Amino acid sequence: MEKSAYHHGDLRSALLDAAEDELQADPRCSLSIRALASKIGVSATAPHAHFKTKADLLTALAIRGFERLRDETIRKSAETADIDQRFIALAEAYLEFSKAHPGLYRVMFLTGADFDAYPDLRRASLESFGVLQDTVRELQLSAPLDHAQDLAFAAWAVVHGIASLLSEDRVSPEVARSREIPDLARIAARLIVSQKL
Amino acid sequence: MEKSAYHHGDLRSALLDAAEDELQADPRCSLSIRALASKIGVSATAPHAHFKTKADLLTALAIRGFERLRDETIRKSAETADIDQRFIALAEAYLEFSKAHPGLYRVMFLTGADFDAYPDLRRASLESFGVLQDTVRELQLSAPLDHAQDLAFAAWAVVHGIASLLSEDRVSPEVARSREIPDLARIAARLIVSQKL
DNA sequence: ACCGATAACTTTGCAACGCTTAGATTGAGA
DNA sequence: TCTCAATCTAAGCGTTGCAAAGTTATCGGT
Repeated sequence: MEKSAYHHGDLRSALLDAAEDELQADPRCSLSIRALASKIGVSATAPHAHFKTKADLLTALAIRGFERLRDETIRKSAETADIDQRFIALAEAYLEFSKAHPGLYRVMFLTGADFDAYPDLRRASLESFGVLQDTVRELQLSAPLDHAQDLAFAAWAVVHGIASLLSEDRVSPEVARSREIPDLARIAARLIVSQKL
Repeated sequence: MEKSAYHHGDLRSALLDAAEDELQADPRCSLSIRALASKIGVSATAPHAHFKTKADLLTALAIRGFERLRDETIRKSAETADIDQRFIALAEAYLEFSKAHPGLYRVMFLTGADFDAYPDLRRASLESFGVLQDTVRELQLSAPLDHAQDLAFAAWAVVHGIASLLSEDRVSPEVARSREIPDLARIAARLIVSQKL
């Protein structure tokens, strides 16, 4: 990878990694291209060869996040065969992701990036939603299809809502106290699964 | 109010108003203190007499938003006596607010402001949540209290989740298509209200 | 009515930022 | 080997948030 002192070799990945490190250290930090470059050891303007604008970098980071979220939800929900349990596992994976990577989660949903301007971002986002959608559809095989779509959207909304409010510490201490992820996932699941009948 | 050419008179309010205008024109815009000052007609650093940092200004703006959200949800839900309808009205008001003021809504939930650093912001936020909480508690009088709290949180999460995903255009066109606010509010309400039994 | 204290505002200036341009360095393919 | 495109550096522009020092108006006490 390290091809010379002049050419970094894989600056693009290094930038995304460094950005993720910084977000992990301070989830609310406003990433600075210059700071990332300095940390890596290249000049301040080197990143622009790989990302034309800062929005491009943030978008690439968000895409990475969505792909990881998709993979982790798939992996977690594949561990069990029972469809109800699989939905709960999905919710757990989503909540765990938002808790483990609050900075990245912020970038994924708060970049302000226009989906129309970044079709790849839209695709990555919809793919991670698709995992949830498929599971809910399976939960809901007997119901009319449009209702299933409503329910999939509602399921996403409730899980995303919980994750957002919690990861930003936006709830009162009494609500957040003693709320472990499995409990929260069960709260979400109870709303959705009870709709099966 | 206009006491002289030198002293603006009510620069603090003028800044918040100008910021809101800018957010209304471009919900994703990154507000600039200097731009606001220039628009109002004062020097670039005049705002610092009223807001020590930009975060202070954004926080004041967010507090304003939470107070308006609280007032509007109260007003809307007071229009009917039926408790189920009142919850639906609440959800509608929340969704309408996020749709009508997407920029302000962004600031309210994405400023990255630390609640610990801004207790007034926490208070304003919890007050607007309190409206929802009270209504759900009423919906839920017969159930054990802790379950009611879970449900109130779930209700907030689902409404907030829907509002966030929609106001940022984060859903596929097929999901978002022909989704009017009353429909969305009913989707949310169906999840919560059915839990009464 | 005067007059200091104080708040509000201007001017000046600094450091950091995103981004552009021009030029240097390198490695890969013809 | 030569060429060229990709990658990086260097220099610089405009904007930003913010601090410091000075100016102006307002207000409360005498």
